[in-house]
Amino acid sequence: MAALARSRGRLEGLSAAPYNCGFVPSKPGTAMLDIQLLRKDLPAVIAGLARRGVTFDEAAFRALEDERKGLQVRTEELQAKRNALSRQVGMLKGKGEDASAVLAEVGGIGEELKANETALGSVQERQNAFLRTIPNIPRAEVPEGRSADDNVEVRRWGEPRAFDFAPKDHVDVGAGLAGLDFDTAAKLAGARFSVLRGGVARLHRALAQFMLDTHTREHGYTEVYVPYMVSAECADGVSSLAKFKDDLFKLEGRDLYLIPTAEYPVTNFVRDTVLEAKDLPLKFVCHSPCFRSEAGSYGKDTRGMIRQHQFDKVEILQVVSPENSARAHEELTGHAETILRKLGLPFRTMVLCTGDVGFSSAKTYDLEVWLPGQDAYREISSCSNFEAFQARRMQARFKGGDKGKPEPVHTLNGSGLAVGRTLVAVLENYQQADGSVSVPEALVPWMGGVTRLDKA
RNA sequence: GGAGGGUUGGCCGAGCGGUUUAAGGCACCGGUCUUGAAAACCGGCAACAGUUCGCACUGUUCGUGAGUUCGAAUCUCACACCCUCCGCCA
Repeated sequence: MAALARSRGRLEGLSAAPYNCGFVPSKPGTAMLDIQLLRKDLPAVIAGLARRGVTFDEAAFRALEDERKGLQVRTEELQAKRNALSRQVGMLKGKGEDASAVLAEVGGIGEELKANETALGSVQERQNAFLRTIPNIPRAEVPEGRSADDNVEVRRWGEPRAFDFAPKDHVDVGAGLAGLDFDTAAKLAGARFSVLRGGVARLHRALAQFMLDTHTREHGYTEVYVPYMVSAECADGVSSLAKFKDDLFKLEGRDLYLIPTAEYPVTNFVRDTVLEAKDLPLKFVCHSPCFRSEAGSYGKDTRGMIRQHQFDKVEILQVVSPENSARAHEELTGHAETILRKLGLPFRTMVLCTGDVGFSSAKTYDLEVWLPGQDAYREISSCSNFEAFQARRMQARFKGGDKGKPEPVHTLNGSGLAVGRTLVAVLENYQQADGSVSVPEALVPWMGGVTRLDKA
């Protein structure tokens, strides 16, 4: 197939990107880009995809279109003829007259009709397979680039703290508190799991609740609790299962998958739904565990809890009308940033370039938090605007807008934030020379007044 | 695990081989009336796809997939999901 999405060769632990095309089309084979746009303004699509480094095989598409058009017109002609004659049979029989002449005529259609229907089905299947490999078109303002190296920093907040001692990484800090225990986790489940104890476990819980409360009380999101397993229908987009099934944990003997992010269940809330314009925007926040097999990441981030098979995340999601999605994207990103600001964790906001933005996304901001133990900014949130791409596949629409007809909604989501990595960031940024860790001021109420975790 | 009932347009709901081109209601839109609104009355109103500059015409869709038939929401088979009762159970 000529049109191929580039895979992202980058840090995946928190990125929603590989999973963002995980939605199942209600009708298998539904194209993800607007087929009307492809038919009416193909040059614009080709130019947009070229910015991603994706080559659209125009000749192949046109050949499929021509074949489809001929077959479809002929098939529908035959169907119309059959329907008319069959109706005639009904009328004649109703009047008690002889219908054998009409029956003979309609009988002759059958074979050609069947052949045409089969051929049409075949070409439509091939066309859909072709279209499913085509990623979303980046928004015009997304900077061009080939890889993560070309992502652009749009803002930075906070100053990395100047330590008057050598800062440890979270593994050593956690061990000092007797709060992070990877040996026991390994005994229970193997590598890439963690056991938290005492104050560290409480800190982890406090972070999640602090995030939930901030998003519900201050940012207007509705808290939701959802299944942590979803059906293959939800998890298995025709293209995404083929591409991403190795990243998911599947239950043996059942068509259920452990969710890699709450985006899976929550965005599917609106699948096959026609919403009213007045009900938009929908804003949901969901705290859930996330399960990822991390296949293909052998050797990466093996130390500590940066990259785990199981981690908690507070996800924020919005379903909006198309004219509002760009503004909503800025807001949602700001909501995630607010958590880092309140916690006093230095971060920078990156806009992903055209070569790095995920398959389904039209624009993505990554938030990267400062980790003293790594002397680097590391991804802690990814906030994406999918525009109509997911909605079209999910048949998520609204009516009552300008057009009078139902049209696809726009969907957005972002981590607000990844709880495990936030715990890492707090442990590393708030560590003290004596091995204790002070609790960020904003978090103290959720810690029951505790201001410091002492060395064990 | 066992038994039974169900799945129809945005929602509710009738229809069980051919005047269904899916009744009726709700919601929604427009109009009459009214100082304005409500009520009442009149009219409109499924989605998706194709051909077309457009008017319009055609096709597909009644949980999903196969089948029977000239013709299927309606008949047959398989599957999925929901509900009720029994059993088991945190």
